[in-house]
Amino acid sequence: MKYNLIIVDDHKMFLDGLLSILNTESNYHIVLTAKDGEHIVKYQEINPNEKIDLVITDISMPKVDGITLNKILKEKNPSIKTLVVSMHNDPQMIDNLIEHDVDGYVPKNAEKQELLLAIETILGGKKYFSRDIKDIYLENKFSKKKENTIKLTKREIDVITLIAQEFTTQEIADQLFLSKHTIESYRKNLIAKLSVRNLAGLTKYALKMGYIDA
Amino acid sequence: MKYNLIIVDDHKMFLDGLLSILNTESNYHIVLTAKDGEHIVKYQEINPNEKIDLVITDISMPKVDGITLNKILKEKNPSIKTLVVSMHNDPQMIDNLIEHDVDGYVPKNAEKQELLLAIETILGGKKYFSRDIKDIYLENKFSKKKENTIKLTKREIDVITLIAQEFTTQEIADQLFLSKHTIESYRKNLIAKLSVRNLAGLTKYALKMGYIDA
DNA sequence: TTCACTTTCACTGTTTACCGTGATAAAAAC
DNA sequence: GTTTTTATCACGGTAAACAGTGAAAGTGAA
Repeated sequence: MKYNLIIVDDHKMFLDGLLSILNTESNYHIVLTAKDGEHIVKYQEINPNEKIDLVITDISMPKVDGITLNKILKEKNPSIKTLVVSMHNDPQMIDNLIEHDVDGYVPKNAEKQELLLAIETILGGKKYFSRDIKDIYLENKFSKKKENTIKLTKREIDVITLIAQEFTTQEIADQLFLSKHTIESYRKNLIAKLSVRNLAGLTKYALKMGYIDA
Repeated sequence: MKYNLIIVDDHKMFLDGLLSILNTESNYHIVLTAKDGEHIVKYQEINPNEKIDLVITDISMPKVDGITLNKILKEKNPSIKTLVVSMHNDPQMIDNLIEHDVDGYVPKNAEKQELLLAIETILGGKKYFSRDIKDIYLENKFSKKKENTIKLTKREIDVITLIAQEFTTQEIADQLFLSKHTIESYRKNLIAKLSVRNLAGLTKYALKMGYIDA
């Protein structure tokens, strides 16, 4: 009995590479490949009963990113496993992966053997995270306790993002259909929470966190 | 007669992918693959007379990056062609590639067909740059003329730097031993000159220009 | 089902930023 | 040697940001 796999990656060449690696393995059947997560979500909607064992996916993709894809797929079919393959290895992303209950992670510079091992491990019901990733994760957990207890809520992120885009309080209120007073509250809280003094500080924070582009 | 190719990429999986794509093409012979540029440079030193037609390389790699590799290889043997394959597409990098006389560029999300076309074109003696890249390059050249004529004076830079550091007008005036009115003038001129709306815009500009650290 | 957090809103001040308009002396460019 | 740019300062008005305080409804987890 073959396992059914789906591969998602917006880098076509990489996709071709994965395909040719997996095609040499006789017990894997590639059901579908796509260049973004949206295709996969639609495919699942159309074929709800098709057995899918594993989705191999990149993280940064247009439309539906890897983590969102993982979430959507598992909501509808919790037996689907997901293996993330990416070249990024920043601690926050890894944190994010683990929080979202991804089944495994292999960096893009891994050997072919490691990829196959990861797939086998995950299909066997276990999780697979490459050694490097575990190290980064742990190191981060220890150093994070001190600095980064600051967590912004969704709304706060909405507001700080718009502030950093040079909108005034009134304009932000209009865009979010909220009272001007509400936005002023948020700005005030953000300034206190982030220990900054004014718009300049908020803007720098938004940039640092990647809420806006340079 | 086969063409001799070398492939360099620190992402092993991607390397495997390229290999499997090129192995189906009978007229290309993969002489060597490596995960960084250093290997290739050493190989050339040891085998100076081996005919190499094309080096396919990533840009960001450990030890010797793609652009440096291109330079070193062509110094010793100008007939070697180089094709860069990367997922980055920021204007500065493209500028860099063209200045360093790379023979072609294909993004990593390109189709297999485009890769093969690029290889054929380059081996035929021409250069190949993917359409997207040309667009980005041109757009950058045009937009730069307008933006980059903006030159801030020393004093203006002093002021915008302090603004981005979250100081108020009065504080900046004190630090620079100037009148509060003077600083207000500068802020006003900066906002007009840089076509921004407020402190947030000034802060982003200061960051972009490297006047302050993130 | 509490309890904490989030989201939303309101009022009242004070301070600062933003805008227009303009002036003067010195330095730099033409 | 005149013109342009730079650096400096001034005033008055409006709009916005900043600060303190408080409060109510909804979410969600312990």
